[in-house]
Amino acid sequence: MTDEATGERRMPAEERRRELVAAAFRVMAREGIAAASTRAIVAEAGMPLGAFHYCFRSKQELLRELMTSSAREAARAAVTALRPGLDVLGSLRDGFLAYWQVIEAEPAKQMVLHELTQYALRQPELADLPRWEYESYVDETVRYLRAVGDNAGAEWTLPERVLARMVVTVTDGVTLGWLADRDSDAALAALEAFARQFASLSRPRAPRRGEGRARGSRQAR
Amino acid sequence: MTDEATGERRMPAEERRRELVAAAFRVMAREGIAAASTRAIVAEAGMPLGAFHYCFRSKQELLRELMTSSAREAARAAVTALRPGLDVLGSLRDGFLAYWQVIEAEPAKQMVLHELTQYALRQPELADLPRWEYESYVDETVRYLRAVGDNAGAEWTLPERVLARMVVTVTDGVTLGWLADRDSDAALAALEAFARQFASLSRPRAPRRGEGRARGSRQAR
DNA sequence: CACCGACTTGGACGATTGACCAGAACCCGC
DNA sequence: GCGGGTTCTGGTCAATCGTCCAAGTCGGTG
Repeated sequence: MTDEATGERRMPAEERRRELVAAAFRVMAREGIAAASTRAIVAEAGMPLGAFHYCFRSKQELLRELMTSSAREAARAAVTALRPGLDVLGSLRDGFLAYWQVIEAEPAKQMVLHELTQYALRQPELADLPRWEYESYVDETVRYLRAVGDNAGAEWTLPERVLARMVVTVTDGVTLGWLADRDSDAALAALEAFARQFASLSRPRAPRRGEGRARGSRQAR
Repeated sequence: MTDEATGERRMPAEERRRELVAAAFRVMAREGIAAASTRAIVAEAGMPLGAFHYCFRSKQELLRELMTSSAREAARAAVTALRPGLDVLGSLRDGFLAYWQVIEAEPAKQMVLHELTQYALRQPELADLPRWEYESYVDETVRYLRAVGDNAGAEWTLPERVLARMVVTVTDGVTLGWLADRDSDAALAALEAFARQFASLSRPRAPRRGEGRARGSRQAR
């Protein structure tokens, strides 16, 4: 029904590629990765069957493009802006909550990301993607944690990368669990507890030379 | 090649069912859930094609049986025996390490469990299984945490079920991350850090009436 | 207007899939 | 040795899949 009947007849192959990728993602979100046949994808995009292999050498070529673009977008969508002056616990709470709202609002998108990762792990030609995807999540989290520390005048008592991986571990794990049982209360309770735990891995930043006492930051309980 | 050429000709349908389930799991572990066609499964089991629908009404019937049995076995395999007198941190370390060894030794099994869960989430007739599976993992973890507390004379500062869900969250998350990038050092570092974090959520058990001072337990750093 | 390269299109092919079935083979109690 | 019920078997079917292709359409340049 979403058959995107934009009467657009002629368009450059590059744009058609983007539309097919978007249509593929919609089909997968609605019916799962297994249902995303070339025919289902072109139907969703409102294109004739032939359009597919005019734009892509193979279905795997589309899959690869879909995975990179959707992972990139997921990493971007999951982070939120920091509220200035908030302490570590408050910022972590904000961050987890923002992440959580994204997940709960569109669980189908998360399912697709997991399905794509699983699929890629089984395909030798795509096996490099999950590693890159996971690394990009950790990178993004490192940036976020650094910002949280700066924002609160605090520093972390564990190496940033170890901590970031732990945070990604928690978000992945909470998501997976919620997808299984849809228990939002339990998921939120876990996130709150983890936020406290992670906050306990920070301490007030050691004063640098030539710098006065650090300004205190608003404190959350 | 594992075609299980036990010359066994005639056998009761019930036993054949079990063998088909086992064969299906092997195929999935080796080549992924998508490759587990009825033909591939019977070939792995060394049976003729007709045997499949003689034992199972449909492929989904096998999938359901496969999922329940493998989840049951996974829950059993992941827990280890407690070393008596060990403190909370030590026991948690033991537990995580034992879990980790299972994962690292047979990643393919873990991948199949994830793929099965994903698949079930997409099939209305199987959608109840992930909830049950997850609950059984949490149950098992509750039992383990209780034993850890008893063993160390400690109690938890969070409701057992919340804590258990957090532990499952961590193990799931660590597994997922490691399947993506196969970085064993990072996974172990994260597990160690989480063990310390969880240990900090316990405290010496409050003395009950009519009981002397709690005996100290050997302490791990 | 003619021409060429880029774009469009639906049909067709060979492979694979889950499911079904008719009948052969077998075991056991009589 | 004679039924009768269980077990066994390979062929077959319709559906669906990814891919390819030949012929058609269009826009812009010389």
